[in-house]
Amino acid sequence: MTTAAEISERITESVMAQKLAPGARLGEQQLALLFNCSRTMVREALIRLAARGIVTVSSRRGWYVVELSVNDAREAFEAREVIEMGLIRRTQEVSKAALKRLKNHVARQKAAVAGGDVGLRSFLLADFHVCLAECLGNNLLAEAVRDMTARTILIAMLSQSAQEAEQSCNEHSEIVKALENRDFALAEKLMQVHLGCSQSRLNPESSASDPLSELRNALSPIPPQFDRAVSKIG
Amino acid sequence: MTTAAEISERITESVMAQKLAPGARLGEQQLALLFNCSRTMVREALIRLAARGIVTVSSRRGWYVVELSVNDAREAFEAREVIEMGLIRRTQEVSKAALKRLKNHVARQKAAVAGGDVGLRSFLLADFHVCLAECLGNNLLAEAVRDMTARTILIAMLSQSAQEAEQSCNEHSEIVKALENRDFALAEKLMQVHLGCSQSRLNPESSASDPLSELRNALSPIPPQFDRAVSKIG
DNA sequence: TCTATCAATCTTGCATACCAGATTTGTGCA
DNA sequence: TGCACAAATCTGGTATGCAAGATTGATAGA
Repeated sequence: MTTAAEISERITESVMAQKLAPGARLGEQQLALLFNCSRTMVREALIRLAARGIVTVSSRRGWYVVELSVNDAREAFEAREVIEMGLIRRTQEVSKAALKRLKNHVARQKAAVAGGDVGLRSFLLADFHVCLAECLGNNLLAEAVRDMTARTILIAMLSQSAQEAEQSCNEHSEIVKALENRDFALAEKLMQVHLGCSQSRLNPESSASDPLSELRNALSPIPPQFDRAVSKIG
Repeated sequence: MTTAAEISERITESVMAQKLAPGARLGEQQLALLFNCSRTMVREALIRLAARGIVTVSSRRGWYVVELSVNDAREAFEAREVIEMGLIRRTQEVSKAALKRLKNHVARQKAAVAGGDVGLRSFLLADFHVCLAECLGNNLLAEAVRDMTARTILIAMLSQSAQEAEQSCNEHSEIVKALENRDFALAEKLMQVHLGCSQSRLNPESSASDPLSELRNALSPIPPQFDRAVSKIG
């Protein structure tokens, strides 16, 4: 058996690891089977996630990972900027223990980027922001950051290349360094740039407004050179 | 019958109207009877509210309106400062329609303060902050503000006198004026002072750390002069 | 009289059963 | 062949029932 808390945590983590795409179906019966529990538990988990803006339910059709509109995406990025920059701005010191924890986290990120586990990499790069909020002393805002970070990840067409991931990781490292040097103004500026980078990669014509985008993408014609390469394999 | 959304909304509103005190019991059966629905609906509403940090459940004992620790209170106030000041800070203009809505809201607050309905007054003074976040263009943060405002209201010993309510209302009015004059720096400063005022009224020895505080308070010895006055009445 | 133990009761935890809307599939008619 | 209609199926919506922990009150023994 699995508890509702575990189920919702697993789903959240999968979203942060980009293992669950926007629009992914989350059938109650399927999840109940998967987690070896009753639909009641699954429903409880999904209701919680809905309250946090991670999933939505379409009456008598099913539960789905949220698909954000362009405006939703803007709000999510703005929310993260407000919270994360605001938290840094009002920081006056960061404890030794917190700095150690942050450095440790960045090290794990580096390892994941080098290791090549895309899911773990995505999760850690997102989780860093939650960790930072906790280290800056506000668990309430850390929870808010978790939800909003999950939402920004759920914006279509935002998957990171290995190169981009490495840059993200470096930027995290720079932020921690600035905090260590008590240069909070720099840390705030670095965070702004860091968040701005993700946001700027946003495609205004993202999938949310186009219900066919997934199919369209999957069935798009294959460029000739790839076509031939595939033929060779087959 | 009543839906889960309606039930959770009613409870949230009651908290914001200070009609539900921290620690108030919310029995599933009682609520089901009150709202003329099944326990299932009540549970769904309570699960949502728990995810938003408004209520907690103690296993097989019952659901209760949250009682915040001193640290929780600090985090809630900090969170509101970060979000509400941050939102104002990054504002570049406020639409005519938004200004109209804000002025209208302040007018309703004034009426409630004059009218003497303490519940409505408390609700509107809190709801103004949600309304402001919406008017500044971020519904996601507006929802966060709603939850965090509810939490700050749930800090024991923070009930407003009529005089304090009037001052709050005036401060809201000043903030709207500053926004109208496009003096966003002033608006941000005013918001900081406004939020700081509530926070400064915080009693560090509040109830959350002392499970007996409610009883202690209720059963505290009556000063002689009041004692005699009561005797006269009786 | 005080205390310890047990039973009755209250309350949530969880699963299941059944209902109704949405979707898909199959069929017959034009 | 294409379309419309109907039946079957799938999915969540809701209520209910029973299990089990927590609390309270009663009772008996020291």
